[in-house]
Amino acid sequence: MKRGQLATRTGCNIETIRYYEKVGLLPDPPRTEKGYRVYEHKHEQTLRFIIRSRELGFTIEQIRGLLSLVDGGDYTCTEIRDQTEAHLAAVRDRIVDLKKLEATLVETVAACNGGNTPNCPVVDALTKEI
Amino acid sequence: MKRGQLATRTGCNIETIRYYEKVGLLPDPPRTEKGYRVYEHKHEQTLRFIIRSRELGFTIEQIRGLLSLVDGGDYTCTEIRDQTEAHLAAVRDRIVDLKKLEATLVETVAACNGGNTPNCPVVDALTKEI
DNA sequence: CTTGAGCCTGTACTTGCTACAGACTTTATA
DNA sequence: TATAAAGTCTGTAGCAAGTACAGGCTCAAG
Repeated sequence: MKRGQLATRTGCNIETIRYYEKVGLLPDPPRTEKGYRVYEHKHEQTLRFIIRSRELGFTIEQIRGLLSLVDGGDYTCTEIRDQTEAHLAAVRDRIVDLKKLEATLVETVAACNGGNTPNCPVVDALTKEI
Repeated sequence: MKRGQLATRTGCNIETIRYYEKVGLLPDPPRTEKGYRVYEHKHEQTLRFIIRSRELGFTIEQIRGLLSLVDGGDYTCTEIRDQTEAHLAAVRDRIVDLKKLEATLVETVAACNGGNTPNCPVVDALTKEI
């Protein structure tokens, strides 16, 4: 299968496949005589793993770690779970941050009288420190 | 006041000040004979506005919009509030996304037996589509 | 046999900064 | 006053994580 087909099958942008190869997530595929990349089922599996991990918010570096564990074949369930849990904690932190931000924005908007005057408490709020 | 002092007073990275000037958020300050930037109180106010807006998650482009309204002097409370509300909606969307992600990660981790075997449901989950 | 689609490479662009290098100026210390 | 240290100047390169070309080949269909 060539690059375009792999892109279609996985829903991945065709250029992104090349990018994942460049940064070492996706192994260099064999080539035809004329230099065309030829992908096997294994590549598709790995690419799906990468795409899914990205959707779950893992960084490229984290995925590199996960892949080396998995591809090494000697990973343990505990190792993978630990990394996933660490990531879960990071996601939860981010949610907490965003909720604080949400509260601040709600407060800011609530302070607005909604009039047509150039006297806006939102602007005032923006110039204040936290 | 010179750039370093403005950085210290606002807590902004010194290079970031130059960056905000480059992208047109912070007006070009007057210079000394030898070319050193000289900032007035107005610059500090604007910089604080930018910093605060960034903390609230506004993009550079959005801040450019807010500043042009504010600096134009003819903004209305409604205009500013509308933009802030739009941003609030975006923040809420992001929270919803992250919560979905959190649920998926919790589910994934829960599927793990925590053993020392190389048989990991997390890895399986990662290769599946959504 | 020609046309268009697909693939190849390298490079530039994005966002929001941050971090240098190398030259210059200002300030503090001996 | 001389010199050292700290500050500032410019331009440029780097980060994540892709995306989007340009210009050249190659492959398949009509």
